[in-house]
Amino acid sequence: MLDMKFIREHPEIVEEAIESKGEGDVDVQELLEADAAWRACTTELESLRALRNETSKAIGKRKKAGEDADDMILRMREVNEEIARLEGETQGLQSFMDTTLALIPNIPHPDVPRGIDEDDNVEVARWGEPRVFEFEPLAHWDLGVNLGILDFERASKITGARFSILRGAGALLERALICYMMDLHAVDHGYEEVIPPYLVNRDSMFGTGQLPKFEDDAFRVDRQDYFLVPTAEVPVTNMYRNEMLSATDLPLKMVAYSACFRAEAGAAGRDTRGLIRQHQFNKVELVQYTLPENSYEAFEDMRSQAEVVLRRLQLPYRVLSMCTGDMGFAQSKKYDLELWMPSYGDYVEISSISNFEDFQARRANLRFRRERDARPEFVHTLNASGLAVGRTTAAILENYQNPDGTVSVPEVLRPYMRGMDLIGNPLA
RNA sequence: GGAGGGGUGCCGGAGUCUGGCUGAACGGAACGGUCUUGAAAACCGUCGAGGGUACUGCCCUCCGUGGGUUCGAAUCCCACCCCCUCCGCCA
Repeated sequence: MLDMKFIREHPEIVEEAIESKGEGDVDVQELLEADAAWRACTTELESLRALRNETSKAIGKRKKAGEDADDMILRMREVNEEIARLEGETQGLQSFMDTTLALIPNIPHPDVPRGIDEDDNVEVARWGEPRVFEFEPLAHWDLGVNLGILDFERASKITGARFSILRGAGALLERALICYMMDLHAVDHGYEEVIPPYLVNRDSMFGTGQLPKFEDDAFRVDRQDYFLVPTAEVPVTNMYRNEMLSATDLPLKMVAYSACFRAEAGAAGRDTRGLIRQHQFNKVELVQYTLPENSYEAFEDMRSQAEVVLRRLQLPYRVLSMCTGDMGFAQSKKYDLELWMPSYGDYVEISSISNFEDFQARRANLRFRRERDARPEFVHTLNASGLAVGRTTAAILENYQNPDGTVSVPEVLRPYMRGMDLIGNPLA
């Protein structure tokens, strides 16, 4: 959410942002008119309320003195009619403004490449070389099924399409990745470890920007109006909603594991095989709250912290700077990390690193004070996948496969897998 | 799921029966000052947020949330949410 004052003073910047992000359905001029009308209305309303307050006190005094106050009461009844009328008008304008404000996207950082869609994203780094296979490599969905560690058929029986069962060494690998990532970020990178609720309320979904625009992408629990979290970003960024932090609390760094649930209403038909696009997947997520002046430094830190995971797993990847049209509603700047997936013959998104500046903080009312008497300011919030676990599992299966259909276990994961170095060991 | 109790400012806690002078007593914490070689103690003072504006001022709103009654509500009425205790159930 943007600050109404900012919009009032810089409507052209806001219009430019809406345009560059392809969110063409918001009329800034109309909003400005509503804002002006709201302020006029409010001023009038408040002066009438002041009159009523003052008169009511006078009435109290008269009554106490045993005097008659019927004339004043009668007059206030008339004033109240006018107040009610103005209140209705003010509320109407207010709710129009709230609705409109909630649909205005964040303003892209000046460094962000301008563009329409994913073709305009800019590659800013690349690490590792895609492996050249001396045999015909299998896709992870074939490999995993052959090894008996992935079971899609039974998952669709017990739930439905786009769910999967990990079993045996597959489940162990997934769990090892979660533990490895959590340890790395908690111990080496200084994040507090968190396991949040997987169901959140509507206010939380609004706070991080999933609502109102993207309600169709989430799973909702009918009886409570709760949502299954699409990412741990939602519960963790909302942890300090409506709270006042002090500057010494910042930066606040949390690494959270959660299962993630996405309906992906618009994605039917894409990536239908394997683990790439599931309704439920595991993710380790980094979240930071920072001082406004430090958020871009933290942003780069988080990018490199996510990269470390891929490097230690020896998985080739590249880094994209997302263009304005592809970066999302709430972000100011965003990188995507994509790792090499042999079955796709291409790079596949494994992490996205986002700086929201104060956009989420304003929605969720996340504030801090620099000094005891200083006025409250909004923190900056950031997050990064560190990483999406299911896709990492898929990439390990594919990139570490051997000609005999077994899969070597990356060095760093072996301690987390009871020393296992090969999945599907023919001797076992 | 059943039965009670409760949600007030940074914290604790009055006020709610008997609506007005209560944006809120009192205590604590914190901050500034006096005193002191320094500190403690004592004393004095400050001490919520958001918004409007004719803005070194004035005004409005907020006592869990949303409605209602009234000239006027923290206080009365209705609905909902959350927390605590006991019982039941349960990993």
